[in-house]
Amino acid sequence: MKKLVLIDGHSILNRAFYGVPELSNSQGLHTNAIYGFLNIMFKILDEEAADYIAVAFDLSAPTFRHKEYAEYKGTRKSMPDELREQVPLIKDVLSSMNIPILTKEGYEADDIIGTIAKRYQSDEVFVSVISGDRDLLQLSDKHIKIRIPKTSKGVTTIHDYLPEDVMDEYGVTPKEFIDVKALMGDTSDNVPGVPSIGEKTATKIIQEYHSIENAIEHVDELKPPRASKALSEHIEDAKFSKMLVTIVTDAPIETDISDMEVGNLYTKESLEWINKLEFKSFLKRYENVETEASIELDTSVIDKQDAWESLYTKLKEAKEFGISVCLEETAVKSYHENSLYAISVTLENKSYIIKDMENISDILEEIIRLDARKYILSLKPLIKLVKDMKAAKNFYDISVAAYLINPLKDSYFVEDIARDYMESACSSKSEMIGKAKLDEVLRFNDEKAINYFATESYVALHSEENILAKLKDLELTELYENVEMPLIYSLAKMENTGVRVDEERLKKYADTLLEKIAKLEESITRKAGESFNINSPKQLGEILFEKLKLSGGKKTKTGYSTAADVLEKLAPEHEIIRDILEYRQLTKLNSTYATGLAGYIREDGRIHGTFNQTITATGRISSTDPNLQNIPVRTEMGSKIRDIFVPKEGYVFVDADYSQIELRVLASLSGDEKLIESYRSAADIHAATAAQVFHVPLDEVTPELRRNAKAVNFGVVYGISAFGLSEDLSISRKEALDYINNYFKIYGGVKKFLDKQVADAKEKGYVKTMFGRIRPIPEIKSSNFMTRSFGDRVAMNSPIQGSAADIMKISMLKVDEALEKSGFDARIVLQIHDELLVEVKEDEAAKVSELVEKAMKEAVSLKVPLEVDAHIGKTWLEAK
DNA sequence: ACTGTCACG
DNA sequence: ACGTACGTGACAGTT
Repeated sequence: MKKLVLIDGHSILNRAFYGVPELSNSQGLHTNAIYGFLNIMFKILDEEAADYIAVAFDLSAPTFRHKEYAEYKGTRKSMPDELREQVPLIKDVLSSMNIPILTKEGYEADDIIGTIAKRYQSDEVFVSVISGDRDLLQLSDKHIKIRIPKTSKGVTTIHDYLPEDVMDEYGVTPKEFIDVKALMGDTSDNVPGVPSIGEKTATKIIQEYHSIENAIEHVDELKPPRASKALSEHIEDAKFSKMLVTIVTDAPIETDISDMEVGNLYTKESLEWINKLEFKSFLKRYENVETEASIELDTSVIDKQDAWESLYTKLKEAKEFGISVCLEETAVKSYHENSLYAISVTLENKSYIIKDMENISDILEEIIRLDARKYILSLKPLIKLVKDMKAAKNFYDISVAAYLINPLKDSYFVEDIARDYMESACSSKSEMIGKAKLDEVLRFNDEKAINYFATESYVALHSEENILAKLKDLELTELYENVEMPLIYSLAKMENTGVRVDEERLKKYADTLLEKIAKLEESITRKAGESFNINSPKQLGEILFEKLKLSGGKKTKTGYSTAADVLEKLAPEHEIIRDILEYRQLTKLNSTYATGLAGYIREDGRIHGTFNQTITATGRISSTDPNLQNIPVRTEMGSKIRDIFVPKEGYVFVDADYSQIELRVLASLSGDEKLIESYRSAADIHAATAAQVFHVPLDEVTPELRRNAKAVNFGVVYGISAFGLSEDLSISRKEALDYINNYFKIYGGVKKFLDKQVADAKEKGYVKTMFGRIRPIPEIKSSNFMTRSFGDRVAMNSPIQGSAADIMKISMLKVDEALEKSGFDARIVLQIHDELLVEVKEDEAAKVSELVEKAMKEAVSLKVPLEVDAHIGKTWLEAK
């Protein structure tokens, strides 16, 4: 038996649009509906093994069924722009897959589907109709299955309806289903129906009389009397509704089923679309497709000294080349052991893979000293291998450049750079070598591995021109050359240095935690009356809100919320709550910090995390493996973990942090005289704000008023909203709004500045920091209120957070430089957004503390002074 | 792979 | 009417 799949195009696209979260490609094109559509289609095709397929679309012209009431169609809600722009695209994508698109002047997609389905269904052909619209259930038949996809929690499940399923769910046959719908009406579809007859009554009537016509004949006998009266008064409405609901099954559509035969979906053209739309998850379906635009590589392996020497001669004369390194990923040795395995170099159009050379480290040292401009996708891993980083000159990091151009992307891998800056497709690492480790497959000269590794240096070299030109266009060159590029060296040094942890103390800390956790667990089990997994929000919710009947209010998508702020409010209701909150805190400390950090300690007794330069939207650095930027400090028990971070013997820490850098940045950026004046004179900025906003003398500011003012200051930095502030302070929205208005009345310059950011973002699509860093804000043009409001707040926050990030980066460079020049035995070990932790020889601590403080204060010059607090200590906790 | 929670600035 | 404060990353549980 053959299978025919018919898809209701607009309906599925609509479902996909609302079911898939916002998604867009790097050009800012919205793609979520197309993504969802293809997901559903692929899923259906995979499981059905369809022989025939077609997709039906409405045309915009009035349809036959509705033509006399054309204006009534016009009252339908118009499509959001984000969806509208995707409609022509999905048609192009389908065409590229050789899937026929069916439309017919004067008919809706429903009618086309109805006609085709009834025309071809037979003992030989089984039809599946894919739609989100339940009206199509009327088409269900012995050989026609209606399939309705439902996406919730990101998972798509499909509900199938054969006639018996319609009967089960609605108690009527598919044919009778028309009459039920017609009687009850459908406001969203502008079907009037009969007033006061709903689903229940309609079903009862049709179950008894089987059709509207028959019910009208027996209208006097109808029960309840209310329905009888309603129908008799609205006979025309009922008939009209039925006409609207009834799908045409004999439309004059010329088709030939052979045109719908499923051919090769995975054509070159459709691959181009998938690449253009940036649907990476679909790419594996195209594995066997030859990509025409793919890069042609001319590679050779260098594994002999004389071959290297002849290449070296060429490199010495070269003006520029691309380079990449491959590390040994497998053996985790002591941290400083060299783990370089291979080097890829592209000179003009020829790529060389240098590998299996005893002296590969020396080769690298020679290469980095060459005069040529050297382009690399990611410099940090290379530079970390080099003995004298300062000797490495003339490097251009391509991914950092791409990040400055668009910091919103989630990766800057070779395929991303090739797509965005070379207009050619190239395969990703996983497409080329799967899950294998590059060094391992390179070892036996695997062709794909060689090719992949060569593309890394090839793309670095050949994307350079476009990418640097784009940087220049956006006025980012200075930031790139003077801040981001040099910063790579500072970050590399910091990673190589690592931070020491006292393993013994860590162990003791973990034991203390485990003891307390065990006691709490016992207490919670006793108070709950049963043992359960406290870490499971689901089980915990059931215990608290069902078994113990606590007043569970706030719900999440999946169940009760058991977040700390919710539990906090429940604390007076049951003594178990305190225990749970403490249990949560301690298990977090144990799993993420005590146990978690222990696993990162290397043979040198230090943790060498990674500091990422191309992750955040605002320009901040991020920290991973482990995250050293979220080590606890706010609670007493938590802050104890900082006592295990220690300097090496004979050294101490200097911890230096900016005081309220973001508010100072705001004062400077906005030029608000009052705020600037506050910073020049006042010691306590929150108190000063309180005095101004609440009209009280500075010495009469109560802690309460100060707390409120502090919240307002935070709110301003985050992109203020009355709602957010009211939540934070547990006050009414009206009061919050009063605070905000008061604030803006006093600090008019701030208001003006924030408004300007939003206006700029709306006009240009991005905002900029003090040093020209760009943050694109695609959300600001959204037609969705919530998304757009988010865009507004981001427009206000990004220049502030981003400028502070710029300042810290410049500051790191200056501190680094000053330390180096001074010859002190000291180095930066951590950066935590507005804080630097420096390890220094004990007898130089005081001088270094002063030097760091000075370098940070003078890093940049703002309209207000920058203040830095620096402390010396034997542990991180002590130094803070 | 996603969700909820919670650690930081 | 809409329903949130901005920026991150890790872990445990669930799908």
